[in-house]
Amino acid sequence: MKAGPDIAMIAALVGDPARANMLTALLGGRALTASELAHQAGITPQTASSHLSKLEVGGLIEQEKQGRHRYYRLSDPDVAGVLEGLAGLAARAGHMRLRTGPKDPALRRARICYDHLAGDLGVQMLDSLRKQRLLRQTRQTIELTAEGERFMAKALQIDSAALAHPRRPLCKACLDWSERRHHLAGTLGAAIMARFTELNWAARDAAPGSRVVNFTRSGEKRFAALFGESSD
Amino acid sequence: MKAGPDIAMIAALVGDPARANMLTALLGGRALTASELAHQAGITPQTASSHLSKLEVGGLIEQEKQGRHRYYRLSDPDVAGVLEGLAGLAARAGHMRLRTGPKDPALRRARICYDHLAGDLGVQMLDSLRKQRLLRQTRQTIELTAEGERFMAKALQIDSAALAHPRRPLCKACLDWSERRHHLAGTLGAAIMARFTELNWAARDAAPGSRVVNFTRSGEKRFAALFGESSD
DNA sequence: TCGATGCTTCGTCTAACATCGAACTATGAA
DNA sequence: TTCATAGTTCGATGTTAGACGAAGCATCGA
Repeated sequence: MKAGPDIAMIAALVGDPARANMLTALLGGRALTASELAHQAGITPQTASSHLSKLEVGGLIEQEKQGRHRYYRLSDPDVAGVLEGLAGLAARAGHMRLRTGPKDPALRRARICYDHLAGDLGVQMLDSLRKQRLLRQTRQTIELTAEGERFMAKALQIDSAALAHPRRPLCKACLDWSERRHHLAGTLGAAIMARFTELNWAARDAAPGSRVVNFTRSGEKRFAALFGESSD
Repeated sequence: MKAGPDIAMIAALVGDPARANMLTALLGGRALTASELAHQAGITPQTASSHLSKLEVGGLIEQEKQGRHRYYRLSDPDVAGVLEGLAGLAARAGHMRLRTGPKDPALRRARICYDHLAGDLGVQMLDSLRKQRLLRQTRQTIELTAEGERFMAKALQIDSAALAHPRRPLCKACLDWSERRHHLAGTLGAAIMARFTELNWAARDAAPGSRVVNFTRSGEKRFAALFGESSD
């Protein structure tokens, strides 16, 4: 009677709080060790080991052995997309995690969403790019304008033509759970975030599993000069 | 420490097989009664009632009272999108439901994906539209060409300009779990499917919860004339 | 070779939750 | 009113799977 993919199996994998915590940590885009993930999820290593093997046979994560460490990462950007989608549904329904800590405001201001910038600043950047007509957005489908290509090359030394990828779009709208609006994903979004890091405008929070992005003082100024309210 | 949306809660809702069955049935886009959903999931009405209330407080489905019936539907196209995403992940990992029935081949050939055409024919249509240069697809972002607009108006009497929607894109690539390739979603995909039905080219299978789409003999011919292999 | 560290496997315990029978409410038909 | 149908609530039951302690491999450094 019932045919088709077993979505319950995959959803059940994500449905356990401990596993969801680990997956959320991996949404940071970094590969993390089993111990780090156990710590993130607040469980013992042996419990984490069990969870990780389940996630792996489920195809959600991949493993890479390196010495006596085992590094885990999300197996695919598609996985990240589904996780963000779930986060969007949860945020809309108002089901937020209860214990929001001191990092929460920082997380809302700027954070990594897999490999690109999210949070208040991420949304602000996409808004600004649109208002400056550097991007053309026709509801979820986004294109870089000719002017936008020049801007990327000049202001950020990003060769957008070189960012073509067989599986990922150049620009993509990604729903932001904290702002409930879109920010910029895709290879361009990732390249911009990488450039911010290279230029020392911003850095990932040191704590493993943290998705907070801290802007330096000068980085914040330069960001504002390019994407600030004034240029809206 | 951990902030953000509670994705585990939402995923756990989908993670129960009975609830996943109901949600999959609702992916058909029709509103179904509690009894029908119970039957679909193979559980008793009282169990279904419990599940349905959980899905409702979780924001995944909505309820509409009509006499002594209660009709349930997915609360949002976004929910459908996440469910399809989960199906994609499950299909890729090879986790298919075991008991595949006689309907399975029909389901793979043509089925409803929320409100648009999926399966072999759905993928074939998107391929053909692309090869005829009626759509321009730059990886996941799809646009209708000027020629495509004329085609829609002439061949299917669809005014694509009238399909603009504040929340949904006109064209969207949706991953097809049976073909593991994309088919056409978005308001245009929905409008085309609706037109197929109006023209009696195809009809939804009568059984409640079924997602099978049956093409009529003449409908199949006309579909092939527009999107068939020959026109590739 | 030895110990320390990272991770896994095994066994057991426990708590959560899906399930159903029975009883109750609400709507519609006669 | 009375009966039938649709659906819910309650309580009892049973299974599942998540948790950790203890022990076992594997890898690194000395």
